[in-house]
Amino acid sequence: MMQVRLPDGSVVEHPAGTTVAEVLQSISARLAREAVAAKVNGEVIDLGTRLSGPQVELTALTLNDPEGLEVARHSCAHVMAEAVCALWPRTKLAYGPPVENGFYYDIELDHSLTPDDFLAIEAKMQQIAKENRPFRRCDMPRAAAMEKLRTEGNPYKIDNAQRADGDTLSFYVTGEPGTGHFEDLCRGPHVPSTGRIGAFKVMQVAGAYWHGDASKQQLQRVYGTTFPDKKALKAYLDQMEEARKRDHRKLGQELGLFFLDPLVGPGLVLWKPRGAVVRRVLESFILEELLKRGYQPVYTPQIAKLDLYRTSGHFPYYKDSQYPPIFESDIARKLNDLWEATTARGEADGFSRDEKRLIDEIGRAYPNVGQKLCEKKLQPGPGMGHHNQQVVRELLAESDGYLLRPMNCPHHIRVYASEAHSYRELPIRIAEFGQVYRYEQSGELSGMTRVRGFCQDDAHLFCTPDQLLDEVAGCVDMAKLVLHVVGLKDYRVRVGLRDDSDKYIGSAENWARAQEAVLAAVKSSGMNYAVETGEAAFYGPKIDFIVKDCIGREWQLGTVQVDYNLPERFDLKYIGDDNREHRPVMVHRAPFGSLERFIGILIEHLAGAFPLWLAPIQARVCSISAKSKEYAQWVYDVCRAAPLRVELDNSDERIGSKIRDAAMMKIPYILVVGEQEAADKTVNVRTREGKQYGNCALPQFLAACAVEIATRGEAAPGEADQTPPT
RNA sequence: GCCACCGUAGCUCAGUUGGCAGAGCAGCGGUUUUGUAAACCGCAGGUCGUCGGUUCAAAUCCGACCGGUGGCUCCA
Repeated sequence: MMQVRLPDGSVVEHPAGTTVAEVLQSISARLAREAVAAKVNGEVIDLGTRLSGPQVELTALTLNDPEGLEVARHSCAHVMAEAVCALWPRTKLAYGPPVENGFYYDIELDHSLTPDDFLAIEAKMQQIAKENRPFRRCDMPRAAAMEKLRTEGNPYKIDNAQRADGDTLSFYVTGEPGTGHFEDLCRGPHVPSTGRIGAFKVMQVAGAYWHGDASKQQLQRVYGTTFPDKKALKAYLDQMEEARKRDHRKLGQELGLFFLDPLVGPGLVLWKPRGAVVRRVLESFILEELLKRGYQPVYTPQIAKLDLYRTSGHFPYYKDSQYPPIFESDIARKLNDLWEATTARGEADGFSRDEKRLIDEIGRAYPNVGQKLCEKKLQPGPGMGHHNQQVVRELLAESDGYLLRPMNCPHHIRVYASEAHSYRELPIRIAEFGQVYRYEQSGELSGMTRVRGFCQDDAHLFCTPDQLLDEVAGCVDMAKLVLHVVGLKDYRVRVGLRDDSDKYIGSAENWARAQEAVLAAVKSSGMNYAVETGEAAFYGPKIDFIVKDCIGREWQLGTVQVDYNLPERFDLKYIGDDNREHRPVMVHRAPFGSLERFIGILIEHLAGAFPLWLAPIQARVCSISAKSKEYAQWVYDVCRAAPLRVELDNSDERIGSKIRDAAMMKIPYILVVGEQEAADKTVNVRTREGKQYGNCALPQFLAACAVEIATRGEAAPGEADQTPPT
């Protein structure tokens, strides 16, 4: 006999080979009816699985268990696939897993699915669900299964099978095997029958590359979701709709914070006066922190000679995501092309076709430059790459192109290098709200969260290897501080290390040291973090702070990066206590990341209702009638001089309308003033949420605001509560 | 960059099978003088994203481009 231990600790006995469903039936008919799968010894399995072993731990899973729902979503993906195949028999199925909040199925189909098709798909799915056919698992020896798949000729399934582990492959038939019912290669597990997949909906369709590889064929990814019942599905859809109301693009428009103008260019943010206030206040806040922590603000240009980025390695490696360089002359452009061609060849033997063509073109159009190329001995031979690049760079120095800066670090490095440094000065922390430009792919642009021009609250720290850990820890601390101050609590920390791809610069030793430092710092910070390889910057590993937007997409905000490589590329030095030259280590860090992205996320987090210290307009004075206009004007003047960011509504509208307008603009305090307030020199305070504080002498209101602003709302959150008893 | 969808007044959106371009809000002018989330009347406002094509006739059908949205890929 086999002992089956249940979650409540009780044990039931059954002969080995009893199915999960039979065990559940013996315990409770209701449990057997509601279960969609089970967890046995920690593994989620079908209800039809036969149990074995002297002892098993068994937990039934229903649609209300997250793991049960995940099984149902996976099964729902099968049902959707069957529906699509029934409607478009040419469909080739690729891959259909459950994901957070639903599932998808990648398919190859010459007909592009549109939202109009969703109804037909759902109708077919309903029919399949109604038929309530069983999901039957069929295990086959690998060889036979592969043979079967080859006969069927679906390359994606063959590929999936080749990637699967084990000697047997499993198929799931929804219905009876051999009767033409839908069948799919799948590891399972699944719900017992197609009637058990809950309340579902086909959500959207999108392109997706096979294996996520942009060079491979693009498939159609059909997204769907399912919930335990219609009510839960509706609740989810309502919640999604509610979340979209917080979208920073929508609120940015409604609250007049910022806009993007096609005439200016995609991904280029224009901050309107109200959005500019939020940014300016946040900048002031961070600037104050920087000064407290010994940072030295600088100003540097937003453009620089291309050669600066040849040295740093940004160019041409990230050429595709930079605005094209600006060349003052044709010869500069041609020489740069030649440099790129030479760089592309590397140390290989023989001029490439591009090199030959360019040398020829330059020789013909600019004989004197061509002659110089000869004199300085541009070489076709192997191992001459570096020499050739230097030859071209020397000639380019006379008339180089300019690049809109994609990063601030090269400029800050030049600031550091502009004078000699002693170890006594270190660490040197150079800070700047640095505007950068990156030519992001058009499909990536998104409101303020992914843009082509943005401002980083950037700084570069130059320190000795001994100081590195403390400096990194200090940066991590500051990144945590900014999130705390604005109340962004829901974030995760990612440690990005390198993988073995060739996109990274610098030596293995440098990388090892840098990664060690990053890991040590993050460990000592006591934060939860996830290490992800392949997520490092090209010059070094990093610690990123990541948050989600209103529709669940993740965005990197703050970042701290350790860099041994750029100091080497720029040959940075300091004089040590041994009177010899040493190489400093760099830390790149930006606690906000970019002001654009940070504020975009912040708008969503706050649903546009900024706390008093950040609110673009902190109060609006609303007069009740023409009789109180003059007093309202006086209140407004006093508030503005306080200073408070205040507006005056002296229109002829009714007070209800004025309050509605102010509340919809999410102005924290609405000061209602009528004849009564004018008589006793008070303001009647109410909040955008509708809370009424009653009458209050104006100086008292202003004093309360000053406290709330100075403490950034932490002293008495949202309460200007100094309302005197009246 | 790729796939799909969308683009009508400052904003949010209607616009049937191709047949004179509409509403609400905002704006402007009046009337109203108001007590805590929308007073009333009137006026004005649009090359229907752009360019090309089909047609007697295009906001509507077709194509290209521009811009936006969702996803994929990318993200120093």
